[in-house]
Amino acid sequence: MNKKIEKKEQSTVLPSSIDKTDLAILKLLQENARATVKEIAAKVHLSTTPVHERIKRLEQSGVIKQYATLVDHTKVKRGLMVICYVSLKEHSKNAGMKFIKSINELNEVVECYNISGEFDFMLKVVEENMDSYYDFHVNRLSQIENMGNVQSVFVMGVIKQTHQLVW
Amino acid sequence: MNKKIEKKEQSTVLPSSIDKTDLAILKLLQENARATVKEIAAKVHLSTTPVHERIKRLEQSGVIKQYATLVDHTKVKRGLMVICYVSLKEHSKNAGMKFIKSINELNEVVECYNISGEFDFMLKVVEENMDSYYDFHVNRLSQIENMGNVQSVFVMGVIKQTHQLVW
DNA sequence: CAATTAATAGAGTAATATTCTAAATTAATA
DNA sequence: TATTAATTTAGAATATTACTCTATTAATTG
Repeated sequence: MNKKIEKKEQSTVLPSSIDKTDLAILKLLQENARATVKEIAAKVHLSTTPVHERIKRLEQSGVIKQYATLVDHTKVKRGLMVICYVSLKEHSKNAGMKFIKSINELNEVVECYNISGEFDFMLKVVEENMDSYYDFHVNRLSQIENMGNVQSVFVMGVIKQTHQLVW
Repeated sequence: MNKKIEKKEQSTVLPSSIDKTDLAILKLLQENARATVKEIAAKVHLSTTPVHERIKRLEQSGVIKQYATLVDHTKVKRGLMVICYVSLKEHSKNAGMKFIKSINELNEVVECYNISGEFDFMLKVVEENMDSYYDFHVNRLSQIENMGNVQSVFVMGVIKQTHQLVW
């Protein structure tokens, strides 16, 4: 009586609700958020209705987080990218919350992660040039309450930059 | 006779072709690549025609690089993010090119930058969990020809993640 | 101040998204 | 294995949007 419960085929390794067709749709949408349902339907060999429904389901279930437009950094004066490591002086929950709030108010900080290792956070900062970065560093980042050490690593070249989580 | 050449109003600090209206449109599109021309037009107080034309111009001039769909990492089994520092053994142009080629073949590596400092490159790697990351590290990343030191920094939490270059 | 250029509004057409109904496929049950 | 139920899909119909064209307005220049 040790019969295994048979999962319905679908994709052997993926979260119940996301099947291979969904992944194929996601793959296409990742590359082009403005692909038409018609185009996608043709590529996944379905009619528009099921594709339309699947996309709506992916939106509502939160698999699709956002349809974003990606802008050329240099063409909007954000050609300088800096990776910034920071440690806090005090690590209480409250102090951390305050820091997070401050970071979210800085538009130049496009990413911020809590990390393992010597520093507490890693930031990705975009600026126009060294002058504006210096200004940001000295007059805004370092002015944040509870800020400890700050270490900057400059990005000299972009080798790869994608948002493909599904392939 | 020292009269300054009067730039036509527009925006005082931005590349000739991008004016404030363009920026307002970009701002909206950044947040939602699927916003309709009608919606955008209403928000920037114009009719659909000029908005449509401006968007097309932004696409063709390369200011808009891509309409991307952003997917929830955890929902597609990419819940682990690792920042990875690597140095090469040999730094000749040819060795560098080969390395870049290898990196581009690794789907798990979603970003790669040439950086200043002790290491040569910084990678952002997305994996399902520690097991799969270990496999990636040992069997794929470290197997790349000319690979020197590799140092992993684990992302314990996402504080901020945006693609807003215009605000 | 006239002439030229660029940008915009509004209307019309083409294409797409969305909805609805019915058919077909798949799964579950007796 | 037949039968029922549930799910998925296709195809048609409608609503919405994108895109194009023409005329008007505003701005710029000599």
